[in-house]
Amino acid sequence: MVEEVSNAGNESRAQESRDEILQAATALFARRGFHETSMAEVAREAGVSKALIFWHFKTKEELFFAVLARLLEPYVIDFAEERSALDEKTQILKLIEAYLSFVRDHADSIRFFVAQLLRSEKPSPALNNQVLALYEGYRALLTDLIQHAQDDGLCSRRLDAANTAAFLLSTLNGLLISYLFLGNQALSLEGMMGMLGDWLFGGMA
Amino acid sequence: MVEEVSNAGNESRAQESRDEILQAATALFARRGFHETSMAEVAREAGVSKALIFWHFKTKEELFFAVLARLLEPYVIDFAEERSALDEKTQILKLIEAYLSFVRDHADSIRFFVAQLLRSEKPSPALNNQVLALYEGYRALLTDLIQHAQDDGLCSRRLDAANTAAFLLSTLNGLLISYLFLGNQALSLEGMMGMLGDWLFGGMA
DNA sequence: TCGGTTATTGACCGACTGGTTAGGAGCCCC
DNA sequence: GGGGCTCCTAACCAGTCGGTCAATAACCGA
Repeated sequence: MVEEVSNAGNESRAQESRDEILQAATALFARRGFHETSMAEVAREAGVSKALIFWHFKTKEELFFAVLARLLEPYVIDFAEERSALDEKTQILKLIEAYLSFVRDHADSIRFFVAQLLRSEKPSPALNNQVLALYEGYRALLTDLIQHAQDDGLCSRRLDAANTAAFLLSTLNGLLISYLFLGNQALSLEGMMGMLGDWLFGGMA
Repeated sequence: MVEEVSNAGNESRAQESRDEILQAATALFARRGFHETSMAEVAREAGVSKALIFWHFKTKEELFFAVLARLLEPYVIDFAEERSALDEKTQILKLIEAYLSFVRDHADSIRFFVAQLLRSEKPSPALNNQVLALYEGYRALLTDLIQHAQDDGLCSRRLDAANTAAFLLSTLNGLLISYLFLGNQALSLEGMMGMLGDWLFGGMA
């Protein structure tokens, strides 16, 4: 009902132009922001007419949310699949590492996305709920992992698993925005990651 | 520290109107965002003519940065004065607490401020440097406090003071934006603060 | 009282923007 | 070959907004 990516090899012409518009809009929004980017610019960048954009997306806002939704995609993981044969400690560390390298690789898009999410107005409830659901997924996964790690004696029992998971996520978000502000020379993601691991598993293993 | 509604002494008429404009703009920007707020609205809200705003501020952007700078003010503390007779552990905890209650009290303004700071374009170098300087100030203060706490055996030596300070600040930022997203019912600032303290001073005292 | 600087305004304008519309290719099925 | 979709466009429109300007009120020193 939403995305027919499956139309491999023979994407309908419309789908193609839609993608190009989305791509152009993503780049321009990220570079210049929502309001500073006019539909005419998006059209030019995408190599189509302005009216075509309005054929694909009823309003500028609709385009905006389509862009945001697209930006969100890479975050989505199959939580079930994530359960591997590795021990929990390693899984957690890998998760953290994956998050941080994702941050490093997509800093600009993320910066834009977070900024938009933080806006007082705008962020549609739908998108917000999507983000919340994602957050909850990660939190549940982490809670579970931490609990198992504790059961296996890999991690101190002193910490409450659920709270620890929330705290860990919050900390990762902190690293994210600190990184967005300061860049890597002022704030070493690796170093911070080390501290995180130390905190979680310190004195163990 | 800033508000002084009570026209203390003899603020020039211009200063008065300037303040009212700034106040109106701050509220509107925070509520509706920069682009959604027109100068006419600001003028109406402030009870002055639009032209007067342009007499005070050459452009809308100038008004914008004035608002941002004002928003930053409460963050600024006298770092020297902060050194009290309290032991370092207490000082650190108080600092954390102060930060978090500040977050709670000014969530809307902070949300707006952070969102603006995160924008790809715009954030003037001047403002950015101000923020960076502030960050450095806090970091230096914390580093120092942690070091002393370690010397006094209040805090584990396992942690490097400078890194710990950076990490602590980053974590606080994480709590900040997590709070902005989730609100207090999903994320207890107090609980998180407890975990922070536990991490810093766990096993001690 | 006067003259000049400071503070303030209503009226105006040009530029631009989101969105519309009427129409025209290309294509498929009958 | 013609009706009827999908896809796409140039031209246009209505409204808004940042910014200007000429005029003027309020204040202040002389």
